[in-house]
Order: sequence, then structure tokens, then C-alpha cells
Amino acid sequence: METIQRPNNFILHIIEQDLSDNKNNGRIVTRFPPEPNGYLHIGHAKSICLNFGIAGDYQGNCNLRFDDTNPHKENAEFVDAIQKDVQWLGFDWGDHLYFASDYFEKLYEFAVELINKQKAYVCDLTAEEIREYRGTLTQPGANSPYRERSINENLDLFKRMRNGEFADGERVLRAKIDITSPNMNLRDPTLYRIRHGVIHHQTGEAWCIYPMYDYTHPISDALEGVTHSICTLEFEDHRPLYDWVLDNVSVPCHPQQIEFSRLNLEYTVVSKRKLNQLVEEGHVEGWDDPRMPTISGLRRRGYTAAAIRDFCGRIGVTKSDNVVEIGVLENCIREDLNANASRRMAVLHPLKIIIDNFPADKVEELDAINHPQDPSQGIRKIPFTREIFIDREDFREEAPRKYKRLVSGGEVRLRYGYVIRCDEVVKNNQGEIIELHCSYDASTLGADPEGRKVKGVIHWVSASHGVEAEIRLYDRLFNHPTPNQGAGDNDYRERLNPDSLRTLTRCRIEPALADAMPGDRFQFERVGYFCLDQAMVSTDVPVFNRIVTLRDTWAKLEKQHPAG
RNA sequence: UGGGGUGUAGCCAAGUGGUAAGGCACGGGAUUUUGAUUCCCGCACGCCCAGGUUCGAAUCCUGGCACCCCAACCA
Repeated sequence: METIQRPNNFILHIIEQDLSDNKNNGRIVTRFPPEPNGYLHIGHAKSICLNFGIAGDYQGNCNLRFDDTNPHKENAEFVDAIQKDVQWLGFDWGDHLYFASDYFEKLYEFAVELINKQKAYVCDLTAEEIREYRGTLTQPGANSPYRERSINENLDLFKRMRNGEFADGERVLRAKIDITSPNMNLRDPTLYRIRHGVIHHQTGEAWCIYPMYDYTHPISDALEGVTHSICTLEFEDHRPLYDWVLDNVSVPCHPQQIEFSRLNLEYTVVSKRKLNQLVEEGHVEGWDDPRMPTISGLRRRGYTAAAIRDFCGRIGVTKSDNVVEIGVLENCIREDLNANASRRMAVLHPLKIIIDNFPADKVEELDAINHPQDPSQGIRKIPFTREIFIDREDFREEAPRKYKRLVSGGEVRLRYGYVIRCDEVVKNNQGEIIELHCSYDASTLGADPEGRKVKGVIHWVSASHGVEAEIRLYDRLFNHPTPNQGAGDNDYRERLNPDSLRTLTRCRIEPALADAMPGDRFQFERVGYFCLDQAMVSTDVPVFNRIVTLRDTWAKLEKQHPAG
């Protein structure tokens, strides 16, 4: 399983080069800098694996730093959830847990330094005015009338901003760079804004001015001695500003910002804002809804951390736009679970079978192996009785071509048990099949029948010994491969898949499954991989979440040739 | 009409002047008491397009084209 083929990407090339140049004295420090304004998703996992992976590969370290400069959108719940998710993914930040808010005082001092160097000024323009003065993509902006204030006046005003003498929006601190720059980010960007009345989850009410990301991030990186500051492509335009800040302030080092393209996944959205909307508007049950591409959702769905790490390794790291097929993720969890999950039998759509020639009071304990390729998982006993359930999909009155399950008058093998023959089909007044009468061939336990070939094997559960369960079949959350595609920013909500959750009640599972612990994963033979839900432990029936189906070449065949 | 990026198979993605890795998907076959797994085999005369340089170009040069990102007191 641990066939870790060394990932090969352009960021690693840069690092190898830096190492051979003895840049930073061979030190490697990265960081993962989430804003605690939502839960982490699969796109963050890509970044986490990259940053922590580099630290691990090069004996460096990776800091977990909360980018908590906008208290309006952030809270402690997110701080906790993010730490849990990173840990669960298998990464350790040691004692390198930081908050950008740890640096608020230093950030303030650096701002004073900028003012003293005439590199920053307090601006009285309103937000709308600033926007107007900034110009457009194709037209240069015009200088703010407050741009040439004296150092002393700026110092005084900035101090009074901090002291709470001005209302929200009344003044901001701006960098003095170039209002005509073709790069919008350099047109005197805002450095500090005033925010009264919010309680910051780390600093409480200590501050009423908050630094902006573009100012905070480079300084935080430098203060922590980060060597490689890896972020996504949309910040590429910000790099000149990142460098400008570090060049104009007395920080101990100058980290290198490197950008890579963010992950896009078919049939899902990977945007904290949109995921937040799905939660807030009740389209899903929460951030950890098993349909969500969040780390917590995937965890509850039954994905393993190893599978997610494997996925992140397979998709690569580049600067090109990409939309990864959902099948790649599914393949990763199948591969993990195929190797590790114990096999069990469960009937999702029960159809009763009465085996007429089997004694009514007899219970025969049959041996079943827990894993076909891993003998160390041992065997278990499964009770075989006169009445059993099979899946309705495993019976047809008339067999299509190539169908090898049970048909009227035909034979099929019960997994780990006997060959049975269907003698009679019982229907109700509506013509629905309600039960089957069969007979079993006692000579076929662990042996092929005399003179006949039985191709099919189906799974089953004892009617008297089986346990009732609820099974939730999850499907893709969106029915469009790229829900974001198209102009409307909110169109994605119209592409929600109405059938993303199908709840099956009164399913029957084999008795051994009654002992499962929340979070345990199994392969239900011939059906898929399932996980005992971790949040529904209080209900009287166990709830299993479908993680992913088994590959199903029969279904594919049927789809291609519906007639059979 | 500005700036910054990216174009290699259906989807990811190696490749850094010497004759197109790998994974997923797909197609064919073998094994199988899971139509699973596993195992074989196949899958770019071609690298966005057009010119050019070179003995030789996905890689270098020139000119196009397409797509993505940027005008929060968000990150």
C-alpha cells in the first residue's frame, strides 16, 4: 500500500534547486494558512498534503497558521474543526500553531514604520470613492487627495484609528505604491480598516482596526521564518505586493511565494463560500453531511485519510486549470477499502425466500471468510435458516441474456452456502412478487453440484437472524459535471442532484454487523463499501452510509444493451 | 482597450534539444463461490495553430488563437 512514488512537480524542483544553492541555509519551512471562516474541503487537502508533505520530505516543518484578520466571518468553531481535520488527515504541526492575530502588535509597528518611510498614509475616502479613484482594468487610477499627508499627521491619525476615535469606514491606512500600476493590487491597496463591535475569537475586543490579508500574510510568513509560501494561482497577481511589503518593512527574511492551481472536482463545488451557502440554506444537513466535499463530510461518508492523501498525490501539482474526474477519488477509496475492509453480507431490497426442504427449526452455522485476499482477517459464522432474504435485483422471472442470478426454475449459489433452485413465485393481488419458494441441494456446500454448472453467486441474510438497518445511498451532490460553469454565480444551486441521498429502511444485515462500531467500514459483498454512521448512533436501528459502490460491469453492460 | 497565467490522449500528468513516463477512464482476454479483486494485452506517426532555427523541436525563436484570474475597507 505504501508505494509512495515520490511526487514530482515544479514546486519540488524549485525546492531542490534552492537546497542545492544552499538558500536559507538549507532550511525548509512551509505553512498551511486557513482562514477560520468555514470547514476545510478536498481542495485544502491538496494544499495540506503539499505543504506538510514537503516539510516531511525535507526535514523541515510546516506551520499551521490561522489567517484570522477578518473577525466578521470567523469563529472558534472553525478553528477547532480545522485543527481536527488536519490532524485526522495525518499531519502534525508540532508546536508550530500560530495565529496571524498573534502578530497584531508587530503588524501595527510595521505599519508605523511604513508611515515613517512615507510608504503608507491614512486615507479619508469612502469605500466607494476609493473604488472610483482606483480606475479600471484599462484605465489608470488617480491619486487620493489624502496621499500627501505629513508623516506626523499620518502617525497621529493612525494612532487615533487604533484608539477607536473613528467610525467604521471613516478612514483606512493605505500603502503608497502606484495608483497607475497596470496591476490593480498595487494601486495603493488598503492595509488597515476599522471594525468596531466585533469580538475576535482570539483577541477579543483588544483591537478595532484589523490588517488586510495582503499586508498580514507576507509579514506573518517572514516572522515565522517561512521559506516557501505556497498558495493558489489567484494570488499570483498579489506577489508583487507580497514582495513590496517585505521589501519595505524590517522583517528578518523574505519568503518566496509560489503559486499552484487549485483543485476542481467534477460534480462538486470546491469553494468555502458556496459550501457555506449549501449549509446555511439547508441543501445539506451540515458541513459534515456525507455528500459534502469537506474533510469532515468525507470522513463521515467513510473515506479514509490514506485514500485522501493518495488522491492528492495522484492529481499532481501544476499551474494549469484542471477538473479532476470524480472517478479518481472513488478509485482511491476503493483501492484502500478493497485491501483492508472486512467483507459482510447485507440485503438492501429484501425479497423473502422460503427453502421448503430445509427444516423450520434448524440453524446451520456456515463459515464465511472475512477477506478473500487477507487470511489474517479470519472467518466468521453466519446462520443459515429456512427463511432468508435476497436482494430483489438478484431475481428475475425471465432472465435477460447473460443474466446469471436467480430465475424461475433456475439455480444459483448462495454465497458461502448452498445452491438453491427457485420452484415457485408467489405474488400478491397487484402482481408484485412477495416471496419465492426454493429448495436447496444439500450436497453443494463447498462443492460443485453433480453434472450441472451454476454460474451465479448471490448474497443473502437469514430472515430470523438478520438485523434491521437503515442504509443511506449517497450519490453526487450535483448533476452537472461543472456546477460553476456558466455566467450566473448562483446557478450551481439549480444543478443540485435531487437524488443525492436515497434512504433505504428495513434493510437486512447479517448478525455480525450488529457489533460494528461507529466509523467501522465494510464491504457489503457485491454491493459496495459502507460505513457505520458516526452521528446517528442514538437511533434504534444502525445507519450505514454508502461510501462508494463496487465496480459494476454488469450494470454497465445492461446500460449499453437495455434489452439484454 | 490593461496586467498576470495556462494550453501534452476522454480526465489528471511526466517531459527542461536526441525521437511522447505514469495514473484514472476506455476496449479485449485469463483466473474467480463477490458480474468485486488480481493478472495479461491494447490505447498520442502526436504535444493549441502557423511559420522559422537545427542533423534533430513538445522543448528554442516569431506571430497568432483559446481558456482562466484581477477593479472588497474578503482571503
